[in-house]
Amino acid sequence: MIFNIKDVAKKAGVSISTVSRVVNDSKVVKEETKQKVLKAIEELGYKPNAIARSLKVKNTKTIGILIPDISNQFYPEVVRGVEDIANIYHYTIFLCNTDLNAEKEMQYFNVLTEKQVDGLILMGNALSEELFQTIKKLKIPTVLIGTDYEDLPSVTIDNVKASQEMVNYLIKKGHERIAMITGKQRDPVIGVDRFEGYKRALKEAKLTYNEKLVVEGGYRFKSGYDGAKKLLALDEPPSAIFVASDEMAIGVIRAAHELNISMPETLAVVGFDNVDMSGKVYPALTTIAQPMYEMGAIGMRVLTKIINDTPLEETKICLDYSLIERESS
Amino acid sequence: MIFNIKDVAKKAGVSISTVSRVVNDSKVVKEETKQKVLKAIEELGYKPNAIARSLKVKNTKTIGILIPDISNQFYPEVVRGVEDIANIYHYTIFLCNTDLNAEKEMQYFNVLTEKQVDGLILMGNALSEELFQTIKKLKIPTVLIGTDYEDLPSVTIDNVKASQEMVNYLIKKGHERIAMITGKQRDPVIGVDRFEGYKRALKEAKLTYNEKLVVEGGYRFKSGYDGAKKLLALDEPPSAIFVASDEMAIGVIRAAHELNISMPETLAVVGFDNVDMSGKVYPALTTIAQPMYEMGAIGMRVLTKIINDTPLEETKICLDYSLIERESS
DNA sequence: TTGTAGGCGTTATCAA
DNA sequence: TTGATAACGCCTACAA
Repeated sequence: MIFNIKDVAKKAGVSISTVSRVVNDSKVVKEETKQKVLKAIEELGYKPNAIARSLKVKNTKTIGILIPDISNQFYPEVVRGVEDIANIYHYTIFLCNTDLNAEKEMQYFNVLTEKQVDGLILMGNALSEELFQTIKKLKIPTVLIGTDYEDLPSVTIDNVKASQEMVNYLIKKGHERIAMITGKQRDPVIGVDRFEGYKRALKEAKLTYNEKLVVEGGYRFKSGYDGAKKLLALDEPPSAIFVASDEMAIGVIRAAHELNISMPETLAVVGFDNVDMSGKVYPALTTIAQPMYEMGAIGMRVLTKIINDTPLEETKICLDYSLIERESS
Repeated sequence: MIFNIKDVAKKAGVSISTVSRVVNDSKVVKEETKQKVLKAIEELGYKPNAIARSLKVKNTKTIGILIPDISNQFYPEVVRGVEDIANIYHYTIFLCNTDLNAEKEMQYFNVLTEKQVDGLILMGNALSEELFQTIKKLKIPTVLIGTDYEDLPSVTIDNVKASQEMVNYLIKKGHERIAMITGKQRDPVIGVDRFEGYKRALKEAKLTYNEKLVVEGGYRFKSGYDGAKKLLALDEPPSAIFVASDEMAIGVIRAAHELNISMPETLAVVGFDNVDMSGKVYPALTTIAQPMYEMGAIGMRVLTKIINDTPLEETKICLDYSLIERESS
């Protein structure tokens, strides 16, 4: 049996409003009646219906998070960050996997929006113009994590600069034949920004850019593995590979192991992200640490501010990254 | 501006009931009026309010999933499984991290329940008696994944049998000093069942159980790493280690690498779970494959059945596992 | 300090 | 085929 506020009111011999008051603990209700009501609530095992409440108060205390794929290494950590903060502010989160598919993304957006989420967190890079326009029109509080688009609030790191720094590090170590395995070209972050950093570093160091040393990967292990096999089969193989994501970099390490190439002696490999596994593989991976958990946590914090109309000092947040030197370089 | 059904009705010059009918595409409405309404909906950009709808129809098309920690390797894959199926059946999922903390679990349960989720998926092993009782009392559709408890529907694998098989495999390979790194003793699955399988295998093979060869881990990398260091420092170190989870096993591999112990020649290490990383590390890990995605998918499918009062052929589903032999053994 | 009543946006029953 | 209207469970003026 499931009871509602009316049942409680009857049982306690008071009006509905009084029950509502004690549930939302308003200060006005007399201690004595409060106790009566509490007792009735206890006895009936009454739980307020948040749906009914939401209909009235026009917020649901829920937010939606759209990510490409939770089973991809990078996301769980940031989702954890947003969930922890969400929890603190009493939000609960809807999780949706979009697979970087604009259609699926739009469809999820519609569902979430009909379910009246108070806000949205978007990750990945399939942010279509259609979705963007709809967000603007509906004015639904939104923050982007890990990407950036137009004037939407976002929390990111400077991918170009970080990549440049990483390649610089390699150069300082004496490497001259530095290869890169990039993300997909249409990917603004992994495919474009990180590649851009690579080119800039070479340029600054006056090393000539050699397109044979660049292979387009994706973001998964397999493409790193394949890319490495290709690179390592070159007549003049690279002495270092900068890989646009850790997951791919772990594929590179795997390939090098198979070819019996010692790391870092004859091949240095460095990644990007600082995914949990990167410190656990052998050799542990040198990488750029994206503060994933913090990105999630800060993103969520920003979102609560937007939801509550708290003015933001800055709408585009760029977090610090750091180069973590481990064994692979 | 956000419009409701009334606005649409006015704009289309019909009653709200008619609008409701076309939204839920009832067959009775005349094609002509339907078009009028559709046009109004289009022009206003009307989106039905699912909250209001839920209040009336008494279901929310949302389910909650309680897991220990999404940033732990094991869960994302199964969450993905449930989400995919949930999506097919038009459910959206609330994700909650309980950290194996009964209090947090209970608190999330209450929130989800107040938000009127149609069902619940529970993972991890902190299912407290209190939670169990509440689930029973409220009769909220629930399925357990990866664990089992009383008469609640569940989808699992036979952990005892799988572990036994794994240790047997080691024995057949000629190992006699087989160590184990278990989960926490209070963990019914990783700590108890998998340990039980280990003991049974030894017994059947008439190998004497040596408590020095057993160390209690947790479920994380670090405890595997530490456990291995301890085991490998023994006067007579084991020739094989059965590790109760892949994440810990990867820690063992790491430790062995550091000690310059070659795998599988002087040390075989085998894990349990077949987490994504297990095939990517070097040497690739021999392990028991839990069908994680399927466990999620099937669990969700069962849940939809329970929600719709479809009778279930079986309430305790035990899935097949398989031993994947790779390089580490 | 408490109660009455209207309304949140839908759906569904019943007439028309 | 359509339209009034009463719920759904709660919150919140406003009145008492």
